[in-house]
Amino acid sequence: MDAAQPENLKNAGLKFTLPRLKVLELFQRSEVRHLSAEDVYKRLLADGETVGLATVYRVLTQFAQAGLLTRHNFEGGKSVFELNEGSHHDHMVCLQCGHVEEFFDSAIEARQKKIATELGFEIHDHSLHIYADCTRKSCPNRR
Amino acid sequence: MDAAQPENLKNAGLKFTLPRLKVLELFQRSEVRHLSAEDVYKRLLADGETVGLATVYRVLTQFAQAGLLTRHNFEGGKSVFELNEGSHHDHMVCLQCGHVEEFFDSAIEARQKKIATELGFEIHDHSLHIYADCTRKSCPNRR
DNA sequence: ATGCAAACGATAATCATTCTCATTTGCAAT
DNA sequence: ATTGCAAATGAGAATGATTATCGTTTGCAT
Ligand SMILES: [Zn+2]
Ligand SMILES: [Zn+2]
Ligand SMILES: [Zn+2]
Ligand SMILES: [Zn+2]
Repeated sequence: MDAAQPENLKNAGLKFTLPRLKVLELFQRSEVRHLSAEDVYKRLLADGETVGLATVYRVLTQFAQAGLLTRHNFEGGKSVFELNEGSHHDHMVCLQCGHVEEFFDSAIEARQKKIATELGFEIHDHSLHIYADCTRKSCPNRR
Repeated sequence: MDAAQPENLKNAGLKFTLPRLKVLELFQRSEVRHLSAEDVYKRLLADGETVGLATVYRVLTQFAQAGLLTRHNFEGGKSVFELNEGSHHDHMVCLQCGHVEEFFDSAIEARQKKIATELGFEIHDHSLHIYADCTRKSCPNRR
């Protein structure tokens, strides 16, 4: 069943439009989970779609607010987005090739809650990014 | 003993210049640990110093590379810097007032190393930012 | 005191992102 | 199917942070 139906958008409180559909479809079929606005824009153009860059930025922001996507700010100054499939995870990013590995550790999550409570904070959100060198064959990891 | 001496810069492999001295001094006497380039620039101007904004950016980047400062990228799109006093810590940032609380948790640090090893990565660096609401009297925390 | 590479300051340029506004479109009521 | 209108779009201008350029100044070794 193709998930990029008008219902997805309606359920998120957004009305159906072509640009929104195209962006959602792109994330659903992309092999690379984490895409920047520029990535999305270029891929849509490459697919022969005609969207404006401003629209891509708008749609990504709306999707993130609606909970369809999650926004991340890795090092490098640009935001990346990924499909929100309900389960929180953190990220390990290869500094050599940009490869992103996702992980979840309940011990870390629990410690964060405990620390926030002790300091008198109420957690809204957190980001844990580990920057490292990966060992994939395709990685230009010279060392 | 005043730490902002030529030795500090020389030891870091940087030669002594007035702008560098002024920036280093500023961090050493600032009550607020985390400052952006704009913060530093404005404070120096307010002190009657004449530095260029470009120089502030250059010096901050050099200091971070030399290990005198640490750079952080909190949400909000601008980098902040703090004196590197040798001990790593992570940050909890209040979304209401911007107050930053520092913390260190060896359990979290240990889990990160373990996870990286399991995934075949070699950690260079990491950032853990917890975004929350604080409970300080001075915080405009309406809820 | 001299010489020169390094650093500086002013400003232009760049990059990601947001804003503006005239035009188009989804969609609900005819 | 037609109409009406608010919402959405696209092209391009504007913004904000950061970096690059370049002529001038300066730290520092000779
Ligand atoms: Zn890699
Ligand atoms: Zn992810
Ligand atoms: Zn606060
Ligand atoms: Zn800190």
